Amino acid sequence: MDMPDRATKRLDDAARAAWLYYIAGKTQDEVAGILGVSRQSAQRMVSLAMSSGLVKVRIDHPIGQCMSLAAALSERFGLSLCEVVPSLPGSDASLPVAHATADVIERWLLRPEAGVMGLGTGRTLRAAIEALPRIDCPQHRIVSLTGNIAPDGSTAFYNVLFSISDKVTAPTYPLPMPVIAASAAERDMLLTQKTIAAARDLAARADLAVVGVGQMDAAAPLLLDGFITRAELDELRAAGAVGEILGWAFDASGKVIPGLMNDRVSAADLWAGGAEGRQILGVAGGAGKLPAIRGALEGGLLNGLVTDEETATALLA
Amino acid sequence: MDMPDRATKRLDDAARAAWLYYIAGKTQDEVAGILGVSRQSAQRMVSLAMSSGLVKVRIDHPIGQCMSLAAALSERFGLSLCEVVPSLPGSDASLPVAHATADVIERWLLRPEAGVMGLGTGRTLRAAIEALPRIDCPQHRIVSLTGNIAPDGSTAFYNVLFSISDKVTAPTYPLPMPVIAASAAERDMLLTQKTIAAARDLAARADLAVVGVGQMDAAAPLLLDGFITRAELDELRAAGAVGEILGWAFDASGKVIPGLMNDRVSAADLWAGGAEGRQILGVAGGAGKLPAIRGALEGGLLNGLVTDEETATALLA
DNA sequence: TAATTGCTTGGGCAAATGTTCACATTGAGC
DNA sequence: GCTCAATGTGAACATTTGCCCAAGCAATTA
Repeated sequence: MDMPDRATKRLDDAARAAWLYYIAGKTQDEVAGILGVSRQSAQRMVSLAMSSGLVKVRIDHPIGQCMSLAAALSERFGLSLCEVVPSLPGSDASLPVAHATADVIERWLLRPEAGVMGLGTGRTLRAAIEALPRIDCPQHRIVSLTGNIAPDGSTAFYNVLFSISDKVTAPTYPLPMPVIAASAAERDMLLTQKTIAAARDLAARADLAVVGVGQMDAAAPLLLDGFITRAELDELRAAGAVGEILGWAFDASGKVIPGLMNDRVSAADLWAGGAEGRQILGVAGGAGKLPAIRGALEGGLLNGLVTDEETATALLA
Repeated sequence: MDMPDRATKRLDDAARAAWLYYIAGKTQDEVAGILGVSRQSAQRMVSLAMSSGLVKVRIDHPIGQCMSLAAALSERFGLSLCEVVPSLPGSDASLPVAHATADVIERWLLRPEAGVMGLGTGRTLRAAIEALPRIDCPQHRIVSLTGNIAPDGSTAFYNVLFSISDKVTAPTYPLPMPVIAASAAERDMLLTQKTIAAARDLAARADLAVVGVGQMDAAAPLLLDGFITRAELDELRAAGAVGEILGWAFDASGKVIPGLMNDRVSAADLWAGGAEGRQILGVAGGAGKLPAIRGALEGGLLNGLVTDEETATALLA
């Protein structure tokens, strides 16, 4: 006659109680009745089963996996906000990422407390704004974090602020200058202009900054859109640049690279006064942006991220 | 810009809420805060996720599987009590089954309301009693449901009642006659004896009957213990017998076979007056007893079962 | 053998959860 | 353009659950 040790017996009972409670959907009172113990004991058993890790809960839905990844990313990189969207295999990640970003922005805009939201530029961000519904939120102010004029004078992919001003009632404050000025001198001159200086001041006080993350390879947005030349790009890469946020180029450890293009950046330095209380939300997905995103996260340039499942997995690998 | 349909969107939100609630362990209030909705809405989302089957809970413990099987058996065969114990691969199932039976008996004996428990015979039952702790339960009466004397006059595996009388303070009422009488006439004569008649009357009023299930093959307990001859066994099998309970032989559909050995059975007919309110608990495990157990369940001879995982799985196959 | 220590038990209470109901909002159809 | 139905929302209430505390019980030690 084997004598099962007490601990095992306790776990058995706990598993039994947990089964009745979680699987059979009994109430703890019923479990207690069935097992012939008091309700409190039943509660203790269920609790024990739970804390012993006997009870496994999983969400059988793509979003479940995503939220696990989001939690892991938050933990790993100290993010206070992280959204991971399911990546539809074989399809561009930027669309779902844009949708998720729109959701985040929408939730923020619906908050009753007045705040300042800063927006960067880029295709994904543009798509996110496109997906935004009309919202009445005059309590907020929306400011462009960076110049929103392309070198050729168009606003092609950079008129994020004009797009959002059609959707929401919040006042918007554009920064009518290029993302990257032709020269450091030109930038400094532009910054003395009143409207630009005011917008930059407002940008520096943004509570939520939504920014894209640009890569530094052949598909670099800054190159494609003509802000920098191929030679300048190569120079930056030689200096270790792996990505850029608002035009600020940074290396693999997330350090902003001194000199070069960074002397011509129009954007305010979001990290200057300490980013405490400010949500800097990166929005990016796709294998090409992986080194850039990783660098930004490693360097703490972002404390929030919206990305896709695939990229999230890769970031954690 | 793909337009995800509303139903999908709702499920996504529900999954998200469920994730926060079940995996992240947030309270529904917190979930509501995070998702920017009211607590009630969060509750509805979690509820939706649950009822949509998005949330899967499993108990990571052998007992979990067992209880699933027990529930299935209860459903399939209309059992009001069913216990399935983990079968340790390669080891005899009767020991864990005996332990589980002891637990059931113990729980019953600890009930404050007075009752009558009837006991059958057999090795498993004997082992169960052996595993029973000492219990003070004078409010109950314990009666032998069947004769507890072997043909050779010994009580070898059949003195279940004597064993339990050493363990508990409840009065016990043996049935001092063979399980199977030598002849129908002998049985009828014995039944006229006062003590035997009294015990049979009590047995007929048992609230809980704990009985073994015997197989009808070469390993039949009745054969091994000399109650019937090989020829009689073959005769019974020819008549369709697949098993026996308390000596009553029954066929694959659970019908008690008329005539033959059944004319000499000492046990009271538990099913005579309708088994309403009476718990008839079968105790058996092992591949050899499978046809017998299945027959008993199919015919409704049992409304309770203690068995092992392997047997339970086979019964449901 | 008696006292002590540690664990378990059940009662009571506060928080969390589930349910119901009345109302608002949205969208379809006339 | 209006009405009506269907669905979603929040408030109030009922139930269930989690937790703390005092008492009981068993094992251990002096």
